[in-house]
Amino acid sequence: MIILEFSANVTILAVDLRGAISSLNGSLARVSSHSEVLASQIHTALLRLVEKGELSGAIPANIPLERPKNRDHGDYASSIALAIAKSSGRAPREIALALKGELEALPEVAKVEIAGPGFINITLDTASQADVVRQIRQQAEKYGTSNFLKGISINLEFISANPTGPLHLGHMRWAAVGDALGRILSAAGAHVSREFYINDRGNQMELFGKSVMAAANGLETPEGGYHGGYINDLAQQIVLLDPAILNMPEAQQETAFQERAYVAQLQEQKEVLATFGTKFDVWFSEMSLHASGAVEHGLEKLRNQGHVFEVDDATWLRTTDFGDDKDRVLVKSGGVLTYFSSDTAYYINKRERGFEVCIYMLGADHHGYVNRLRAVAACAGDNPDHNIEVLIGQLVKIMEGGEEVKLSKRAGTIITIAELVEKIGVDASRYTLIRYPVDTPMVMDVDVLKQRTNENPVFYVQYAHARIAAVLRNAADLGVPFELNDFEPALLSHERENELLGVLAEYPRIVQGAADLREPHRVARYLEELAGVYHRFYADCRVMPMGDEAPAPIHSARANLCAATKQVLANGLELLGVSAPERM
RNA sequence: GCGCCUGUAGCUCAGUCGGAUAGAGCACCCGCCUUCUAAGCGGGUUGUCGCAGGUUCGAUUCCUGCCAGGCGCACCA
Repeated sequence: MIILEFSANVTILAVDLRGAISSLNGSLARVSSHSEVLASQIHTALLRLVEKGELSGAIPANIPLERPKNRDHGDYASSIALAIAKSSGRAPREIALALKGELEALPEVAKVEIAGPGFINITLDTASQADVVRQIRQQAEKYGTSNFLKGISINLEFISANPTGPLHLGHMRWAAVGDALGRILSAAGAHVSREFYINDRGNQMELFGKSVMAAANGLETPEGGYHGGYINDLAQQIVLLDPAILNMPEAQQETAFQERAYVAQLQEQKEVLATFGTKFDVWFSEMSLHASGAVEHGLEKLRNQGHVFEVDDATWLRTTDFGDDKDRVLVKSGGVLTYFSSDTAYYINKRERGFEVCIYMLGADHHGYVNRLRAVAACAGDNPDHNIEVLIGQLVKIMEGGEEVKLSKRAGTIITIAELVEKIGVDASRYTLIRYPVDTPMVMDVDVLKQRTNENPVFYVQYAHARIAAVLRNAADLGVPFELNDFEPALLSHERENELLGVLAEYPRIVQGAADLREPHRVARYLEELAGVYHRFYADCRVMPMGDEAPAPIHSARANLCAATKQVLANGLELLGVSAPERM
C-alpha cells in the first residue's frame, strides 16, 4: 500500500520536474517558480531517504515551503521536518539534518541551515535565482499565466443590475473586482465568459416606463415610481428624438416609453462600464430568456429531476431538499412566473451552454440567495460544491467631507459610478475597490482618494513602473545595453537584488492563488510588495553609470532586472485593469 | 429567533495549507535629492490578534461557546 502511494507520487513528481527543466531551457511557457522546483526536490529527497531506509512513513504530496519574513532564514524555508516527525517516529532535527545533505547536493542551492526545532532554511545560488529575469523577459506579458485552470469553462456573472437607472456605488465593487477576477481566471488558463444579466422584465420595468412617461408629460411620478434627475433627462432625450411620441394613445405611449427608456438606460450603463474598463462577453436579457422558451425548458428539466410540486395552485421547487430554509415558488397561483423561475432557467441555460462552473458575485444584501441558488444547482442534478459558487461582497460605504454619504434611491441621492470616476479617476477607483478582500466591508474616502498621496497605494505601484521606465530611457541614452544577451545573472548578488529576485519569482504563484481562491486582492497586495522591494533596491543600488563612468556588465545586469520588474508590474496591473504609466 | 460576514497598532487594513521576533500605509518625531523620477528611501514609537475554553510539539490561523457591529430571512423585483 505504501509502495503504491509512493509510485503515485513519483509519477506526479516526474511531471513537475519536466516542467521545471523545460522552463530552465526557456523553451516552453510552462513556468516553475523556485518554490515549486524546490518543493518537488525536497519531495524527491524525502523519497530517497525512504529508499535508503533512513526514513519511514508517508510523505505528504504538498511540501510546506514559504518565503520567510526574516531575511536571516534564507530565501526559502520549510517546516517539513516538523510536519512528518511524528509519523516517521524521528526527531525533527534528525530529519532536517538528513535532508540538508540531500539538498546541498543540488546545484542551485548555495546553503542549507537548520534552525530552531527543525526548520530548514535554504539559500539559493545567485545565478540560478537570477535566472527568473531571463524567464520574465522571454515570456514578457505571458509571465504569470499558467495552465492551472486549463480545460475549465467558467461563467462569471456580476453586477446584473436593473436597467432602470444609472449604475451606482453598490455595483461598483463588483464592476472592479468581477472584471479583475475574470482577467485572473483567464490568466490561469480557464475559459471565461463574463456575463451581465439584465433584469429587464417585471413590475419594475413597467414602473420605470411609466415614470419616464409621466416626466415627459409633466405629470407626477406614479406611486412607488422612480425619481431623480436622470428620469427627466431620459424623458427629454426620448421626446427630443421623437416628439410625436406624446401624441400616441396612452397604452401605446406607455410601451414606447418603456422600450426607449430601457434601451437608452442600458446603453448608458454599457458606456459607463466601458469607461471604467469593465468588459462583458455576454449581456443576457431576462426577457430573452422567456422569449426563447428557456424558462419552460428549465421548468421541464426540474420536473424531470423530480423536485417540482404544486400547492395552492402554485408551482414550487423543493429547494429544502438541498439545504434551503424554505421551498420557492416558480409559478405564482395566478400563472405568473416568478423572478426565481428566471434565475433557475438562467442557471440551467448556463450549464447547457457548457459552463462547468457558474460563479455568481452578489452583494451582502443578497446573501440569502446563496442557499437557494445552490439548491437550484442540486435540483438540476448538479453538484452544488463544484458547479456553482456564490461570492458575497460586503457593502461599500463612502465618506466625503468626513461624513458618511447615505445612499437612498428614493431620495435620489445615489452616487453613480460615473460621478465617482469623474472625482477620483478610473485607476484609483478600481485599485481601491480591488485591494481589499470582498468579504470585508470597506470605506471609500473620496477626499483621500482624490489626493495623489501614498494613502493611495495605486500611485505607489504606478510610480515604481514609471520610475523604471525613466531608468530604461536613460539606459538607452547612455548606451547601456539591456538585452538578454547582455545579462550576466551571477552579478546580481546584492542583498536588495536578492530580495527583488525572490519577489519576482513569486508572481506566478500569486496569480494562481488569486485564481484558485477567487481573490483578486492578492494580486494588488503583491504588487505593493513588489513596488516596495523595487524602491528599496533603487535606493541602494545604482543602476546607471555615474558621470563619465563607462557602461559595465553590472549596469546591464541591473537594467535587465529593472526591465523584468517593469514587466511584472505591468502584467499585474493589467490583471487589475489599472494602467501602467511610462511617466508620472 | 435563525442564517451569513466582520472584530489584529491611535486610524484604515494585510496575514490560503497551523510555524521562528504578528506586518503595511496613514498619523507623530528625526535623517536622506552638488548625478537614475523625493509620488521615493532609512531610523524611532505603537499590540490582551474581541472574550473564554478545546485540539497539539506549536493557534491570529482549526473546533465549541459567549460578547459586539454589519447584513439577510416574500406567491417582491
